[in-house]
Amino acid sequence: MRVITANVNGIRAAAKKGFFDWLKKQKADVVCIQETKAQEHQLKQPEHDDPLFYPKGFYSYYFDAEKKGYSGVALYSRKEPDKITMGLGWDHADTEGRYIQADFGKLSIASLYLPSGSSSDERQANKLKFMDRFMDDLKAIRRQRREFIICGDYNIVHKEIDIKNWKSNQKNSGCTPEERAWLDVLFYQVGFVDAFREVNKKPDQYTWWSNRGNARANNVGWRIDYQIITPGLKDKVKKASIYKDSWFSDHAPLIMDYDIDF
DNA sequence: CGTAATACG
Repeated sequence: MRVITANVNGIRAAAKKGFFDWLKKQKADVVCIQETKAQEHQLKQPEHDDPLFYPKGFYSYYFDAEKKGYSGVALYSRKEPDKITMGLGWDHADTEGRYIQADFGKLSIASLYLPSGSSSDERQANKLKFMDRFMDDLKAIRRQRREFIICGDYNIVHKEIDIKNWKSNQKNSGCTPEERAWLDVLFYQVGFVDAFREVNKKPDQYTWWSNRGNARANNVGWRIDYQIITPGLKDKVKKASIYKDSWFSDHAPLIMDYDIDF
């Protein structure tokens, strides 16, 4: 099966730039979207009344933030899920549209948008609070007898190999030792696996570039989008690719192939 | 500086 995760940086803007035309060609089974920056009713207004946002051949689910133009996740699936869960049962994740999960037999696939902390110290504190609470859920997930693929924008780089300017970003949100230690706990203590790194050990594999300067042209990037899997799926990871030429977002989609029937 | 509504990333 093929799972794609993509932070679209506004699904209406991405649609105008041809995101859905691109998606159609990708042979995805499940698509996890972050930062829709829309409420579902806005995708149904006459001027946007387009089956675009409900791509043909997919079951489509949106989980929006209460605040307009902000955050929001979505999930598209070729197969109808047994169950869809929106939110995590706590205010921050639920009012800001940050988590949606689809269950298929004993496999769950989720789309996560972890808060950014780059705009202020207050936002960073807010991000750390979310991470702390979310870690409890991740631990609970590991206690379930299910396999998980938690896709999304984690807004954190893990290692030096995951960012161009390692040294100069140690104090910047997304690359602080505290945040990277959180990923260490996730991978080395809780036991989740960074599916991309299972099959690709190369440097300069970024999924996000600042839109300031010529960051993208110079590949001055960060790898902050992941597919995090339970260890039972470790041997099922077949292939990973980052669609770094994505013209419809400041993030690059992460396309992963798994040896899983779907 | 872009997205989408005046903040947030």
